[in-house]
Amino acid sequence: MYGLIDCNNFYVSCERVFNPKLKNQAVVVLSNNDGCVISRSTETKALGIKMGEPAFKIEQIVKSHNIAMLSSNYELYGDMSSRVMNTIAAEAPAIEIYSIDEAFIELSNFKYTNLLEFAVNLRAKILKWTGIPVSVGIGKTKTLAKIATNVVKKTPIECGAFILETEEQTIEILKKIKVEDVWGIGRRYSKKLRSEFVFTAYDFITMPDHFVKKTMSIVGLKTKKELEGQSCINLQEVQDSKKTITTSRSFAKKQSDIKILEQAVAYFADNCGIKLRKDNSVAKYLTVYVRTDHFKSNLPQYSQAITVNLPTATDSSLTLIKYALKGLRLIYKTGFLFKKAAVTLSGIEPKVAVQGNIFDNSDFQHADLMKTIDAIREKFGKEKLQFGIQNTEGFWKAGRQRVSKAFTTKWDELLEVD
DNA sequence: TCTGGGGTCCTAGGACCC
DNA sequence: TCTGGGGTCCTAGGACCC
Repeated sequence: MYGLIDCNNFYVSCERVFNPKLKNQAVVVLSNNDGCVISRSTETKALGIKMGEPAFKIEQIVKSHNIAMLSSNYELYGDMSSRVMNTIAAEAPAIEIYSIDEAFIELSNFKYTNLLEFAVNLRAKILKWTGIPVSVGIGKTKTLAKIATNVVKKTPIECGAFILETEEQTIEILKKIKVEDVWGIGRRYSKKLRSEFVFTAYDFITMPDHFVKKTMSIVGLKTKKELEGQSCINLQEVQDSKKTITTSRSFAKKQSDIKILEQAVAYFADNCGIKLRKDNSVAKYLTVYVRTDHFKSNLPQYSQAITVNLPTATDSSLTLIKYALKGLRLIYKTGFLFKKAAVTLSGIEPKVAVQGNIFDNSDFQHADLMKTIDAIREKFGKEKLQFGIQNTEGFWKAGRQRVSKAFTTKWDELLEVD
C-alpha cells in the first residue's frame, strides 16, 4: 500500500501559522510579480476564485469580501516544507518527497497495523509539530493514493484520512471521480477522452488497453493499470540530480534596453550557478531565452532562444554569466518591448566527473572564489554581494508588495519595526 | 496598468551507422 | 523488372506534474 500526504492549501496554511488573524479570513497567495493566484484558502475557493487567475481580475471580489492577498514567500514555504517532510520521515520507513507540499510513503511494512489509525495519528502529529493541516490518502498504488486524497479534499471527512481498500469500494469511488481529476490525465487528454464518452475514472479503466496506449502512450496505460490496482510507478526515495536548472522571471515593466536585459540575464545565470553548486553539479550547455508580452497582441512580438556550448562543463557563475551575455547579444533585437527572460542550464553532470578542456582551464581557478561568494551570501544575504554587471536596484525585478516575513529563517527580520 | 516559475517523460521523424 | 534489414542518437513538440 502507498500513502500520500498532501498539505492543505499549503502556501496559505504556511501564512496562517504565523499570522493567526488570517485563520478565519479568506486568503490568497499570489505568484511572483503579484501576478496570479497560486494558493487559495477554502473560503476563497468557495467564492469561485480560480487557480491561476490574474490578480487584477479579482480586485473587486477581494475588496467586497475582505480577502487577504499576499505575495509568495518561498523562503518560508521551503522551510515549512522541510519541517513537514521531516515529521513524516520520522514515522514512515520509506518516503518520496514528491513536491513542496506532497510526499508519498510506502506502507508494506505496516501489514499488522491499523492503517487508518496510523494516518490519523500522523496527520495529528504534523498539525501539532508544524501547524500545517494535511490530507492523507492510502491505496494500492500511488495513483489510487492520489484518488484517496482527492476524496478527503472533496468530501467532508472529519479525520482527514481515507483508505481505498476493497475492489468494490474502489470501483464505487472511481465512478465518482472525473477523468480530468486523475493524476496523469491533464486537460488535453481529458478533452480527447470526453469525446470518446469517457467521463469518469471508472469509464477510463473500461477502455481497451490498446486504445489507451495508442492515444496516450505508455504513460496513459500505466495510469490505467495503477487505477486497476497494479502498481507501475515506484516510490522514488532518492531524488535524481536535476537534468535542467532554470531561472526565469517576468519583468515588472517591459524593457527594450539591452543593458537592462543584460542585468537580468546575468542575475539569472548567477542564480542558476548557485543552484548548480548546491547540487554539486556542472553544466555543459546554457540556453538564453527572451520574449515580448504575448498578452499584448497589438505590440510587435518576438521570442527567441539560443543554446551555447560551454567550453568546459562548469559551475562557475563568472563563466555562466559570460556565456549568457554572449547568447543574449546574439538574439537581442531592437524595436521590441521584452517582458520575460530566462536562463536554462542542461547537460548537467556530477562535478567529480568533469572532463577537462585541454585549451581552457580557467574554471578551476574560480572554485575558491565561488566557495567564498556562496559563503558570504549564505551569511549576509544573496543581495549583499553581486557581480558588477548585476544592478543592485534590479529595476526589471517584479514587485512583491504584500510579502510576509521570513519567520523561520531570518530572525533579524522579525525584530524590524513595521 | 496589471496575466508565475520550475520541472519530467515519451514519441516520431530525421540523420546516421553497418 | 528488380531496390534489405537492423540498429542508434538527437531533437522538437506535446503531454503531464506541482
